[in-house]
Amino acid sequence: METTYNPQTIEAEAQAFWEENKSFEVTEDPNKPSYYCLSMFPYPSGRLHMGHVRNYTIGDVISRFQRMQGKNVMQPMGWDAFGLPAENAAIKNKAAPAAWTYSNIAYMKDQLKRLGFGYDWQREIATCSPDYYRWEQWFFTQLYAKGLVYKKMATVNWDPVDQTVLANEQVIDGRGWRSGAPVERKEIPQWFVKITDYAEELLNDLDKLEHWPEQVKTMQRNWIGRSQGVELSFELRDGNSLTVYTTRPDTLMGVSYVAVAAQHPVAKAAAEKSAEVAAFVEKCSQNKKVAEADLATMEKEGVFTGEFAKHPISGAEVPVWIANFVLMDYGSGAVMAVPAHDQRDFEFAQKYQLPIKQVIEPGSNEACDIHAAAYTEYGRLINSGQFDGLTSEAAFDAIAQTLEAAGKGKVKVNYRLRDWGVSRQRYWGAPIPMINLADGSEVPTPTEQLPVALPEDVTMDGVQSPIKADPEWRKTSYNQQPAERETDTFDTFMESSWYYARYCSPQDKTQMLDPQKANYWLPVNQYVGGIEHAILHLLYSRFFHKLLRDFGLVDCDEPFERLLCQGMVLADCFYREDDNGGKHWFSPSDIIPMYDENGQAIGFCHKDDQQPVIHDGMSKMSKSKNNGIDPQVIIDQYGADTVRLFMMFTAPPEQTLEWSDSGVEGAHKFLRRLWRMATEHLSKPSAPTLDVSKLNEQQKDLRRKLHETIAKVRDDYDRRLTFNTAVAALMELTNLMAKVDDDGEQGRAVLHEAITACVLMLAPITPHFSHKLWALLGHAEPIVDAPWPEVDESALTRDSIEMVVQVNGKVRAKIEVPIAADKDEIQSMAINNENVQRFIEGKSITKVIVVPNKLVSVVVK
RNA sequence: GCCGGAGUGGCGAAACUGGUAGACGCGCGGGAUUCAAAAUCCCGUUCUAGCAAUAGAGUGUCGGUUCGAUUCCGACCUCCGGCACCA
Repeated sequence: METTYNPQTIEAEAQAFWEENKSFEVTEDPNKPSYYCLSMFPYPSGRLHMGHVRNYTIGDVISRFQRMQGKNVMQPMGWDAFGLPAENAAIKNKAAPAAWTYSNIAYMKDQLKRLGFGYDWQREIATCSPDYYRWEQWFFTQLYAKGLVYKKMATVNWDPVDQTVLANEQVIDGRGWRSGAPVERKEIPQWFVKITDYAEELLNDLDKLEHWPEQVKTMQRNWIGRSQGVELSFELRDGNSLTVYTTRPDTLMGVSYVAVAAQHPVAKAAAEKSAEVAAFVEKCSQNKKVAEADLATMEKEGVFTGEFAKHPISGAEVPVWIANFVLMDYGSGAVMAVPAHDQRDFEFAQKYQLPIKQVIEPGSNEACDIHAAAYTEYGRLINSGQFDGLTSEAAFDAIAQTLEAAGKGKVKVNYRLRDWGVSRQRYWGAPIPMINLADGSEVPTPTEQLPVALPEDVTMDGVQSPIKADPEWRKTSYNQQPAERETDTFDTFMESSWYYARYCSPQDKTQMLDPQKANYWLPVNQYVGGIEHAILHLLYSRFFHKLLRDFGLVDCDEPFERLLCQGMVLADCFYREDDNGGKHWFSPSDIIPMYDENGQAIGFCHKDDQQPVIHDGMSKMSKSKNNGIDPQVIIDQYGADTVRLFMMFTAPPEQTLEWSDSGVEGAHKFLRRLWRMATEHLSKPSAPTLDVSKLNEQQKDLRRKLHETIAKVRDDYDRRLTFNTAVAALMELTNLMAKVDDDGEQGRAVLHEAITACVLMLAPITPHFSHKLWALLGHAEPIVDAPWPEVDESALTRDSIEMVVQVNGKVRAKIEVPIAADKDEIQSMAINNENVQRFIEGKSITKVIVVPNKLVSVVVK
């Protein structure tokens, strides 16, 4: 019998077994409940990182556990293969993005196999394959036909030197990352999908998602941002009018100016009359990022247009300003400003000496100094003429009615959510299937011409997309007339918004989805991925799913029934300062801790020169801090099971996980210990059938612990998804197993039962380890086909229970209470306890609270 | 700036519905085994006082509700995720 645990051998053996027996290939089986477990597919960046390992281990643990519960489990894997990094790598390596991507996929697929994940590789998808994106293109043409997509001008980051559009990520301190030129805002025509048509449903259906984390639902609700307000217009002197939307019509009588975006027609007209205004408009278009965070934190600036707008109720004229914080893409591009009751308007008014008129006063006696800060709460109206005395709520309706009657406004529901811009001016993406005609109009690419294939054998010059640079590729015809293909590609969120559905019929050559198969598997029962996707990816997928449903391709309303967002993987960062004050970062694998004479850690040094380095805490594994730990190195050293166990044990899945070498060592030690325990047990004479009546107290205790553990671990895997506490429970059980008297036959029988159950319960986390021990324990069927162990209720009984006694909220004693004792008996046992007496002596008992099976709380005075 | 989280021993964490704060693991200390080491096993380990029994303090900070608060409420501090073209 092999008594040392040798992960390299048993892992290769188990993986070969699964491959040969196609252990994870599944088909629709109407006789079994389906279970679709999905982990977010990776971008094929080159190598797996620890974040992937964590994500996929969680998904694999859930999949394997559900299979043990008798479910028909599908767990697919694929590649989110389009995107910016491939283009950057292509420029750097002078290779085609496609070739780079495919070689990364091959490498990473091998890594996934070496981690033992139970994927059905028959269903593998790469989004850069024409077999995949042709359906996305087809679907886009269908959306076009239904009026769900449209073209409009939208702002991008423009690099004036490279003559190219930059992603937000490529803009560093307002400059293009390659050229270093100040980035400009530029308006170009782009395609949009009408996600706002579904805003109400996307919002309401969040309530159906019972098994989604509350925080993710809250973030999505706020992102959609439904508000009820009033849309109203201010008339200009030239007869045109400015439309604004406000959620606070109750403050309307306090408007002291109106602000418009720099791109607004009113701003443009004013710029023609005034050099000062023109200069400001020009300034707004330069040196600007489009990210909302930058707009929100920048210095608020503005200029007076010289134009005035007529207040819709009072008729008074208020000045029209151009402000850099008003967005043209958002709403009407104009806002009304009430400095007394909006903090941003207040600051702007102070800066430019605009009037501040209070029209709301606090309902109570609350102090309110309108010249120190805006009062933004609801209250009672003042200085508002006919509306004086109304509450904010009543004034909302009264003012809305007045406006409506005058034809100057109406109540309107508004959403913060904006339509989804899907055009990208990049090469490595799915071409948008539109044809631009000579007359400036466009038509969708006819279905029989799909896919519009992206050429893969290209060279990247770092400036222009190869398909934009190639006049031949653009050339096409429509109705025998020469025409040009659209050269923009789709946002990669398009591909990741429906891949989960394509996994159900990945090779279908005739349709986007096979509705029968899709409806067997969908919705995804469990989706696992990073919290960073809480809004965009998950919202777009939910939207896409509703589109698929409305085209009759799927039946359900939501794509993901249950969601788990795992935390990031962090590692220590170490550096030394060089002569120029720059930081040189060292890989944690080259650093060793230093200890003082008492063994207390006092710092760290580099293993080569033994000189100290500075520890900069822990942060997300990244290239810039050189603190990535390569999973491959750890797998080679300890085996996949150890890495998987470490990841599951060290932190609950939603929390950040801090990498620790000694933690990995600890996980490995546990497996070695259990392996030795099992193999030593197997080297002894085989155990007889268990006879519960012959067990001693210690053996009964072990059985009780075992069956409690089976119930607890099942609950942890299933309901709670807290794998760390499941492992802790198994460790506790193992500690007790090590102590049990197994000299006699019944001792060996109890231990045999415990070892068998332990191997089963660990199987989702350490599948190779369990696969091998299961076979050694004498089972002919592989452990992947074994069911979850049953709880023996009779093993759970006990005679007495420990209860805590508190006096005035402090624990004063612990008492052993017979299981049959009633409330009065428990109470008198508690009060008569010697230590409890010390604290109640000479005082009177005012109250006694008995919480069954837990505690007795005595209150004295 | 806005939206959403998190903060508990020397460290990772546990405490699931308001009921024993620190399970489990790491580290550390002591011991056993060994010619020696590695590996392994046993005991101890929140802080303070005490030989001990036990007592006092303690879950980012300040305050509140409660017989009882890591858990609920209010204010604040620090760190992290997202902010629509990174994926």
